[in-house]
Amino acid sequence: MPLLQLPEPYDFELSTARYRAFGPDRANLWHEGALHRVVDGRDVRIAAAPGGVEVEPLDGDIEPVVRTLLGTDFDLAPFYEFARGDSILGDLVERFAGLRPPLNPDPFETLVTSITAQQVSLHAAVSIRNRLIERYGEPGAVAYAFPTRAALAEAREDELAALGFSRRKAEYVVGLAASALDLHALADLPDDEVKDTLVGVRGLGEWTADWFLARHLARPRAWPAGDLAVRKAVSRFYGDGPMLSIQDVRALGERFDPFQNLAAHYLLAGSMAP
DNA sequence: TACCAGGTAAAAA
DNA sequence: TTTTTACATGGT
Repeated sequence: MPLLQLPEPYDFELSTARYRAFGPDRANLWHEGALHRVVDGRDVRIAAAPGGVEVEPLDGDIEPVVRTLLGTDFDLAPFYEFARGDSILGDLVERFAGLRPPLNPDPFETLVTSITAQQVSLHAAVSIRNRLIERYGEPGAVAYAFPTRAALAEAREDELAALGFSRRKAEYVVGLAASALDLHALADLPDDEVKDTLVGVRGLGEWTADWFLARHLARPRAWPAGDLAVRKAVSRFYGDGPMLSIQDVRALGERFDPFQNLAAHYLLAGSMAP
C-alpha cells in the first residue's frame, strides 16, 4: 500500500475531524475509517498509517492534492514557538498538537462551498451541498467529484432552488461559474488584492474572501473576523462576557500576527471542545 | 413552535 | 452614510 510521509507532528484524526463534524460530505467522504476524494476521476482513499498516511491510488498528480487536502503546507513549529508566548494559545496548541487545517484544493469548489454556508448552520449547508454534488457532480467509487464550473455555469437557477438554495444564492453560484474571472490566477496575488477581487463578485463578501485566503490559499495572516464561530471563540477565550464585535475581533487578530490563520483554527478547535 | 445558524445584497432610513 | 430586511434549510 503506497505510503505518503507527512511532516511531524501530524494528527490525522484531529485534522480530518472537520469532514465528520457536520454530517457526511459527499466530495470529501469519511468512509470506513478513511477519507475519500475523487482526483482526476479516480477515487482516492486516504487512511492513517504509521509514519504518514496510506494513499491508494498514489501518483504524481494525486500527491500534491492529498498534501493540500491534509494541510501539510502549514509549518507548525514556528507557530507553536510563537504560541508559547500566549497562555491561552499555548494551552490550545498543547491540547491540539498535530492539528493541521485541511485545505480545499479547488478554488471554485471553495467559493461555492462558502456560498452554501452563508448564513445557515453548517449542518444545513452540508445537506444542501450534498444535494448539489449528487445532482451536478460525478460519482466515483466512494466519493463524488464536486460539480465542475462548466456544469454549474449551465445549471438552471430553478433547479438549484429546488435543491434548497435561496433564489439569491442560486444566482450567486451560476453567476460565479459563468463569470470570466480566472480563479487559479488569484494564487499569485497578495492577500488584499485577492480580497478586493473576490468581494467585487456578486455573492462573495468579506467573510467568503477571508475563508478563501485561509482554507484554499493557506495564507498565514488570513483572519475571518466576521465568522460567527470565530467571533464566539475569540470572545470566549479573550473577551469578558458579551460577544465581541467584528471590528473588535478584527483588531484582536493583530496579536496573532503573522499566524492568524493557524490561530483561528486552533481557537475554533478549542471552542468546539467542552 | 419558534428561533438560531461559521452572510450578502438591496431597500429604507 | 448607516441600519434594516429577505432569504431558505436543518437542528434544538
